[in-house]
Amino acid sequence: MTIQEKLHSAISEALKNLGAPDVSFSLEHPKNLSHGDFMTNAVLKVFGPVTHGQIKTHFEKNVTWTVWPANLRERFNNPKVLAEDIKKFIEEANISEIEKIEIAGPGFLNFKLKDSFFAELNKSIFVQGEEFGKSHVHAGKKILAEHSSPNLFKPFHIGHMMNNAIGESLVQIMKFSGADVSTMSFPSDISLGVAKAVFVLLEKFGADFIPTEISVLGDAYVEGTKRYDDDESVHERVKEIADNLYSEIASPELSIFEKCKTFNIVYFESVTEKLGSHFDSYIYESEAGVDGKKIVEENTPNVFTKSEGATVYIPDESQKNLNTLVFINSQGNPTYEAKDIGLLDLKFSRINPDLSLFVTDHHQIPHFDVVLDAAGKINKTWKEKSVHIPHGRMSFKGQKMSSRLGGVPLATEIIETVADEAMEKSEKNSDRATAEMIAIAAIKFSILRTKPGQNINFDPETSLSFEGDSGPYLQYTHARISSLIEKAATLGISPSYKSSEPATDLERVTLQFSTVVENAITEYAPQHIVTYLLELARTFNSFYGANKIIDEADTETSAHRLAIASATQVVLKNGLKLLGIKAPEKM
RNA sequence: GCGCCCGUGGUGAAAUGGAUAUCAUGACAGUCUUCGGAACUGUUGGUCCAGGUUCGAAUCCUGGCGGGCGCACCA
Repeated sequence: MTIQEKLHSAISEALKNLGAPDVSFSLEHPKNLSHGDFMTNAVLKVFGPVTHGQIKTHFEKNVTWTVWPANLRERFNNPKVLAEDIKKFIEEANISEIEKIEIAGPGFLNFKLKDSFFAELNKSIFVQGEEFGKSHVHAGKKILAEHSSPNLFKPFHIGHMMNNAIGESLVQIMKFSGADVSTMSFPSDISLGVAKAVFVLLEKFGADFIPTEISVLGDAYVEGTKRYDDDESVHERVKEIADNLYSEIASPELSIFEKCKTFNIVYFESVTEKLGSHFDSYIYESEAGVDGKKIVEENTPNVFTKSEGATVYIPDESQKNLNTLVFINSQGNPTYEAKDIGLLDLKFSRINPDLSLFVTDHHQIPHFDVVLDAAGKINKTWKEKSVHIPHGRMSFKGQKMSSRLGGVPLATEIIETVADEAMEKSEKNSDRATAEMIAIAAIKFSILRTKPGQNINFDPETSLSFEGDSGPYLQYTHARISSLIEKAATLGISPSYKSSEPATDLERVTLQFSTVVENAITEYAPQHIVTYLLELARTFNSFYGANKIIDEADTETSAHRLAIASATQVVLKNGLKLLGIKAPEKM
């Protein structure tokens, strides 16, 4: 039983024994360490519904009042009295880890744990190592996570980078939930836009075109869009290309298309690998389109409706926030909506996850609200097990990014630019690989520190910092501890926790890691990990500043402090992994 | 018009309905004959407005004000 579970059940028992109404209460770490290691609002949760000797019962919207037994009135009318009673009850339960219980503020109960508990915690951090902080929230479940879905003719740009940072972090967080996690990407392979690009490539280079640079494809995409808009005479040919691609009819365009598709997947994997992602499988938009169209047709007219030659979904009138959307257009082609229905079907038939996460731009919220509403009518589990994680947009120096318009910073360019700065900053003459690792940390950090859904104005001059709250700061702290360990080793000092020492703030912070991980899991919230790691690093650096950790003159104290520092490093490393950020030994 | 999202120190962000709103940056003042200064310590300054619900509101509800976005065959 964990200490959390022990405290929680002790509080429950106390409430039950005192005759309190059944309420749900929180057990959390106080923001301020001086308040203790845990706090509960149980007293106030009871006091809330009990006022002036009466119990207020919220049933639906009617509030009913019941007279509380007279002999208990005093207890429940005064939070301090109730708090005293609960405190006494828990003290009598003699939970060995508790040092003291205090009543504070309007009626909070604060728990402080004994030093001996932290000696045990230190030991268990080393025993568990990479597993420390792991949760069981989704133990035994299968989770599918789809993110970083590229358009195969557009280079991986800063927007994809944002999607990837959030998606990859969620993948790592879900892996820490005890679930079996499978990753997937959903590349856009065929579309009218792609046909426009193929048109340009065919015209410029002919059927023998061999792709060697992603920029050539990206330029063709941009140029194709422009040509199509400016010159109506090419429309017919572009549509013919699109048809040949969709139907896989042997032609010069199909040959070019297939070469480009293969080239792009290799490119995509090289970029995402650099960013630390791996994809177990792909579902292409073209296959989802075929499948989705079939399903929509099978469910017309019971779910979908024919309207003006198209097949549309009309949501119930009560749901005013949902729009009517076209699923199959009047030419008989599946739209993005039908493709997403097909995607759902393929995901659940191939992987059959208990939970299916997908990460997209938040502009697609209205789209997915409708798609999931329709999907729920075809197959309830599709809707129930799907969770949409929307993220904001990144603007670059104030300008909104759209790769269709060109001039968009590419992921690789940004990494290079930031890595250059990291090289300059480095004192230890980092190699290029380390500089890139730091650059990626800085970029990912700036994305993950905010709630997904918020827009980020990305300006390398100001948003990318190597100091203060930043990815490199966390990495630096990790590397700093590595140096300490190395120094200790040369002096023959190995970590050894001295039980007689009072627990430090730093150790009290490491205790909080598992709670933070659980919150991050249940809320799909990488920013909780970021906030926590900053606090951990800051607390460590204060500790470092205030104490000489490795001191030849006092090997016993050194060994003790080394044990604390090493445990901190384990937590820091595990936390960084949850963000998809690497923890360097040197930088 | 209908609907969705957002509004926190000068700037960028955090905060399952909880205590004195957290952190960075900026500015100012310090620490160090460095265990890696990408560090540490201190000062400064903030919840858009008005009501409401609650023991308790940045958070929930109503109405304003301000910003972003979507509303049929693009993705």
